[in-house]
Amino acid sequence: MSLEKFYSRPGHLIRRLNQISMALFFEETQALGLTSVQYASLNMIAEVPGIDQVSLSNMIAFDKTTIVKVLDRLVDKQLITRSRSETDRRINHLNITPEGTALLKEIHPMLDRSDKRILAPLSDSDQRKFMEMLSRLVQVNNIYSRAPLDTSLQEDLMSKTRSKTATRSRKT
Amino acid sequence: MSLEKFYSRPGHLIRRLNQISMALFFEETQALGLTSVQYASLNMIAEVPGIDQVSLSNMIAFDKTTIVKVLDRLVDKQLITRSRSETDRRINHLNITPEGTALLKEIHPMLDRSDKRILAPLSDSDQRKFMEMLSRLVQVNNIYSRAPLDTSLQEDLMSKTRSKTATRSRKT
DNA sequence: TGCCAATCGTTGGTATGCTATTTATATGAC
DNA sequence: GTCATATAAATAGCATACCAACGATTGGCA
Repeated sequence: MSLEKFYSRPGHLIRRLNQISMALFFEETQALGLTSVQYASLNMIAEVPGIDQVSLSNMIAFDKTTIVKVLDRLVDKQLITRSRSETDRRINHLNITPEGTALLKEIHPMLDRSDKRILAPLSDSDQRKFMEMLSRLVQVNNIYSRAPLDTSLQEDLMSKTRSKTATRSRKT
Repeated sequence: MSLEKFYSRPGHLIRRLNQISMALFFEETQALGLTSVQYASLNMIAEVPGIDQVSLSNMIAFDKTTIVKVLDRLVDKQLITRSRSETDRRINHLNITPEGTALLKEIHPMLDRSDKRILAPLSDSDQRKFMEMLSRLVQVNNIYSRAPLDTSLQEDLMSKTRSKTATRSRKT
């Protein structure tokens, strides 16, 4: 019967799991008043000090226009600074403030709890299996996403964290 | 290294998979001009003719306030009708139009293709395993969601499709 | 029966997420 | 050196998503 069909479609279940994941994020971190996009941005800016907005959105797989207002709010909250580059006046350099660093330190154990809770219904070995399959689905399907993660940037930084501002361009 | 930690968190991967799932939905169905929420609503209204807005949002696990504008658009597109109940003046009865029914018929094979594509990176047996684990995570964690799916409504309708307007209330 | 708590739909507010376009700046081919 | 091309950021517009609060209405029960 079609109701069962609807409830068992991947799209529906994936949306629900994301909804649950967001709810757990907010439940665990509510004291800090950050949204999950704000966290992702803040975390990446901490990893790559001085990163520009386009690179940032490629690294965390968000649309660059979405990021603009997110960064406005992080600046308002004094968690990051945004400053025009001297050498290339098109670019904003993003940097984390001491308050931002402190907040990151606080939020990580909360996320560990949230991660644990969402996977708790599965056995340990199933948790591993699920995460492997999830990673594979995301990696292989990455190109279909409208804001795909830029793996060249990702790998650049994973291998050598100290590249000033990795500027590899994606696109087919 | 923390970049790897970030990319391997369940929250990040689940968000990415949802992002990909939405992109595939739009790619496959773009000719029809429906969003995924609009589809979910339309489909449920077809399943339960005369359903009210709160029951609808419980059945598809969306916040009731999100649904208001979604329904406005479906009415604008002449895919559904919204009419005040005679017996209880607080309630809007939602019904699908012939155009809505025709559109649903068209969209289902597109969704089948989209479902196939997103799971394609896994072997057949892994696809089954993944869907099982995904269902389990969603079912057990349902209560954490901010707009939880009302399983009493769900079961009422799954067992006996012909209940007029199931009005069971959720809440712990 | 009268009233009060609960319910339904809506509105206002905040924050994403995406497409398309605009503005400012930089760069490469000539 | 000039100009077409490319790129970074911002803006406009549309469509979710969620919470809190409100007005109209209803049903339960003292």
